[in-house]
Amino acid sequence: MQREHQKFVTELGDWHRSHSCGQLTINNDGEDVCLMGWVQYRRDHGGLIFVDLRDRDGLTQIVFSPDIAPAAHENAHILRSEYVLAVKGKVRPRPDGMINANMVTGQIEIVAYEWKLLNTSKTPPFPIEDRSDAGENLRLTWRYLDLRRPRMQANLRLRHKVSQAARCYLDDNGFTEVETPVLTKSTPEGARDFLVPSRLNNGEFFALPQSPQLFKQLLMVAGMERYFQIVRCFRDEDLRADRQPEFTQVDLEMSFADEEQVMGIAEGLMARVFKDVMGKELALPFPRMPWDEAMARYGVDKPDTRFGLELVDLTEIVRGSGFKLFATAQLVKGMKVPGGESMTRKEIDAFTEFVKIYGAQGLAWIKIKADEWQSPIAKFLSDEERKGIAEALDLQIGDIVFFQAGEPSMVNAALGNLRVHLGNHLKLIPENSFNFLWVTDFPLYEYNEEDKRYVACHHPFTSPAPGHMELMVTDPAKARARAYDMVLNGCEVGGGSIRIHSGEVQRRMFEALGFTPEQAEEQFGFLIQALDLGAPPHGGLAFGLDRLVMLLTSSPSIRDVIAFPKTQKATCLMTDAPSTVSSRQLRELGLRLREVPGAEQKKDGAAADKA
RNA sequence: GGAGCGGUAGUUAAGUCGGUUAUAACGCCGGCCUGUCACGCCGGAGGCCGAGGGUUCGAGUCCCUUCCGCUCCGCCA
Repeated sequence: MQREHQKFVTELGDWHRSHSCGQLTINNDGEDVCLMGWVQYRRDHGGLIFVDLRDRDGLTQIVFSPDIAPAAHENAHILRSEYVLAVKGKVRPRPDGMINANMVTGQIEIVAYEWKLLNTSKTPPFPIEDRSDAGENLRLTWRYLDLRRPRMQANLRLRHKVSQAARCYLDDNGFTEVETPVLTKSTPEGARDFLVPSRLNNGEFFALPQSPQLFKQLLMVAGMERYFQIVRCFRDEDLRADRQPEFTQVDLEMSFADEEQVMGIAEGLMARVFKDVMGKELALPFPRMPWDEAMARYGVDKPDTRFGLELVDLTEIVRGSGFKLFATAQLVKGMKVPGGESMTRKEIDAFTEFVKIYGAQGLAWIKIKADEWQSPIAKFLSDEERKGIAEALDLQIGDIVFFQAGEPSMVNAALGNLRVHLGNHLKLIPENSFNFLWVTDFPLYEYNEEDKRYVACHHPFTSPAPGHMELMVTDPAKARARAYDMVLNGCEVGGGSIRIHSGEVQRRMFEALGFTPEQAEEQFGFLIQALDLGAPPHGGLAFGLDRLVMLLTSSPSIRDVIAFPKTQKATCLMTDAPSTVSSRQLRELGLRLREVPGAEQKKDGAAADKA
């Protein structure tokens, strides 16, 4: 059909758009206008034909009338969804009773006197409208059509505004935007690198940066004093709703600054973004919470402080309990849900399944009834223990308490995540609220079971807390870092630290991480050398732009705020990347594949070689 | 590496205990229609039930393998 209609397609010629499709109101009554856009809906009455024309700004109703402009009406019946149209006509008020209150432009319509078909369109694989619930595979395959939807356009435009606000704010505060290499050196710490083979240096590889960390520190050594960049970062790890292999950071670094100054700049930046983009005033400064307290009260290092349900440590209260699980556990915690006594067995079973994800064996619970504690475990608890638990949790009749006992990391993960799950399930989270929180005093290290060694909790360039230098070697688990995360609604949106600016300290850090001096020199020699050449004290922070915009747009995934995201398997359904390359390309790079793709079938077996 | 959910017409979904010609809505095509606005009315076309194998007289439905999408655990300095 659209092929037949091709013959109606004409050039733009000297037509110029006078207004957008979201712009015209009753105030433009009588004006001659020219609109251009896509056909959203057509309503062909045989006589009158209505077309809702869409551009990035909105919808405007066009009327093709055989009485007023027969020439314009003659062929208008060919118009179909997503045809590209230019219309010249006159703005007029809609007749009495025909006003559409749901449309910004609903008081008026354009009577078409002349129009040009600029292009036809095949029937799109899914309708271009916000209420369309096309599957994600379709949306990603036809991404440019998905991006035509107003919702996605609004997301990208809001993202742009956030970037813009950040740029202006940082510029106002004396930061210089500096670009850093995308082809850089692979470093062993942290996430997996994306590697790029070097044609001019066969057998050697660049890595795409996991972040510009080292370069921004070197810019401080270079005397830039205040640097920022809105920069792509790459990490070859498994994806999540809030994790893509390439993502964007608003990255900044400051010389001669301590935590207070970095956090102050970061708060100011957020305030500017919220004011410019959301029209909201943020209360500064943001509340702060040491990491220990966050773990104790919320079980996670990024607490969602929009609702209660805090965790309470009961370990000591049940230390000598007849309930062996509690008595012997390294950590026992409880979480009270006020009014939760009405929960059904089915609900509780679902919560039990939920916590098993985090390694919990089960989920103990007690319903506080008027006359008894109803619970599978109540009979194991002494009166004294009951009293202690009741006091610690301030129990009231009608509550339910969930318990978790065992390995501290499991207990915290299970209850901490159950807390968030319950917050959603019980609708305890107020809509349109933005709760910022700084989490401070992070551990310097965490123990990595796989490698049997301590690894940097933040990154290996993070300065230990004052007085914790000795602990780096003597008791690494106790050492604290000068690191801070900015948490928004339970989501980590930013993180940073005061860096090590002494070559000597940096050498000790690598030593503590198990590097030999030779390894440290080989991997990070250029950094250590720079620190030895007059590096100023410095620190900084990076925001996850995608996550921030995801929260500001209430999107369920960062894919909805990235123009061309990857699938969970890190592929692009639109371009079919990644894909194989020619043997010639490989040869130039000095590479040979150990396994030849295509030997096993890539998709559906349709084109697969049966050999 | 692991757990879970999903894949049926262009789209979104229904499809019972394995049993006739696989439904519906929207979209699409044709016709009618001068005030609709997700127009309406009449008619029509449209299916590799993700793919491969198995069980069975018979498979969209049961079993196995596999591919794809999503959520999560591990992983993500």
